[in-house]
Amino acid sequence: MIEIAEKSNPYQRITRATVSEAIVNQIHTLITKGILKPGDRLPSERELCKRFGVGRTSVREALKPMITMGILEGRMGSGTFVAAETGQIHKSLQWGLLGDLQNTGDLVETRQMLETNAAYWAAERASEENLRLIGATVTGMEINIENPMVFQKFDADFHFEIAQATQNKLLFRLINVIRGQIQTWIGERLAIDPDRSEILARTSLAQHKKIFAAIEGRHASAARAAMALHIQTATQDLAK
Amino acid sequence: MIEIAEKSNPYQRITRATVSEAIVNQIHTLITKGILKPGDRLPSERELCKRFGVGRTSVREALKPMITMGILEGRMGSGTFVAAETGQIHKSLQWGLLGDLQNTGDLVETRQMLETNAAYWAAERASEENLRLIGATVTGMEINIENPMVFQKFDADFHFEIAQATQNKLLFRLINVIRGQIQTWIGERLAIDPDRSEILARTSLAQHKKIFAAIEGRHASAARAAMALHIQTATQDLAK
DNA sequence: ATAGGACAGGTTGTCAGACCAATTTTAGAA
DNA sequence: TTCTAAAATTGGTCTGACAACCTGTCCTAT
Repeated sequence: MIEIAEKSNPYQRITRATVSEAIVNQIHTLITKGILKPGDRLPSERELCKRFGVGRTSVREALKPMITMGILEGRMGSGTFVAAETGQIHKSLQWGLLGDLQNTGDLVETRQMLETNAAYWAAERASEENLRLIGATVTGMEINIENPMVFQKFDADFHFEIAQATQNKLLFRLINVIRGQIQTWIGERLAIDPDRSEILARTSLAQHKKIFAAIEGRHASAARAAMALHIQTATQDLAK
Repeated sequence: MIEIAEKSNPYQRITRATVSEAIVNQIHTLITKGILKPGDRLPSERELCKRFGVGRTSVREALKPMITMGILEGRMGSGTFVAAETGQIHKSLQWGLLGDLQNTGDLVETRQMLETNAAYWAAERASEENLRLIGATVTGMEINIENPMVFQKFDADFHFEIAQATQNKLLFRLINVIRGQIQTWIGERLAIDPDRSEILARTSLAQHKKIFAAIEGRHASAARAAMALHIQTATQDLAK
């Protein structure tokens, strides 16, 4: 709809790049090119003022957005640092996706699609190391089957490792963001009825084993089917 | 991996909410609650200072991130406005997803998955209005088959309307973001060989018709298959 | 010798005031 | 009434100042 409007009015509002935007670009480039690595400390604001030849306001207005988006991390009294990659995606995507979006149905549905296909690609492309890590989480679940908290932790890791095994960074990020958003919901449901959680854990474990076996055996379609079944039953159980 | 580190070190960094963050929360809440609607103009910065009882710096450092994320839109000399919903998602997601990510393969692959499933759900859930809009884009393509620019525009709208017909806001957003990212790449490829583009357009149109027919007939699986085929051939043709 | 505290220097967070640049509004002239 | 130019308004930037906070150093007491 917007695009149609653009067609009838192809004239874009002209805006000269502001000073702060220019600074954002520079810093962002430094990060993507690897000159600034996660954990690195940026020069102090005053120092940046001198180097860029601008006022402190502009420097701060450049850093501030990158901080709220999770690209940088401001620590009062100590400096500004490049954030770990994990947090980066999470925050900025939360703003964009979670934003409003109170409909958990959309979340669950989308997650199901993403993870299902992730299992497929993981079966096709997982490295030996990937398989080992996935297997470790299954073992972890088996050992801690009577400890819901730890079990859930390995459960999360299981899906995490599968997403990584797809070798698709974008898919990996999407899954983690959405899963993170769903996690709180899962926690609430589990807390309601801790007795049932062990029963759920047993069926869950069996399904996880099936998925892992399919991935390990490189049976992509089987992995996809197993994952689809797993997520479907899991969400149904929780919904009750 | 990070999460394991957290388990062995459960101490979280403690950070008091800053003034600007508090302001961000308030404004963001006003927007999600619909008190501030897209296009609305915020009080001037000086006015906000008085109302919040804070300095202008804090107000600006609250507005600035929301502007760069596309939630607000600052127009010099006239005021700060709530941005149209379209732009919101795009910008903040671009920061999170596009961020680094130079691998177009991941983009194409993920897009294929998203759009394929979108066709499935669109067939199941499209309203009469959705069907009408999708049909209109097909007609548009047919009429402008000899005009590559316009054809491509209707092509994009076709996928746009299908995404909307899924009634899944999250999926809709994801598709649009990724598609927008891919669009430039498509444009480049088309520009290389304009003669071939009409041939491609004919096969493309045929496939679009097939997809639309499947959706209109509520044949979800058929729609999914047709869309998968379409995207596969389309990307293959472009890759040449 | 080591643990703990006081201190100094540096850093981010916030405030206030001023000026610039773009836009809108208003008042005056035709 | 219409057009034009000045004035008021608003976001963008600069400067200087102070508060809150972190880090390392040195110093003291145990």
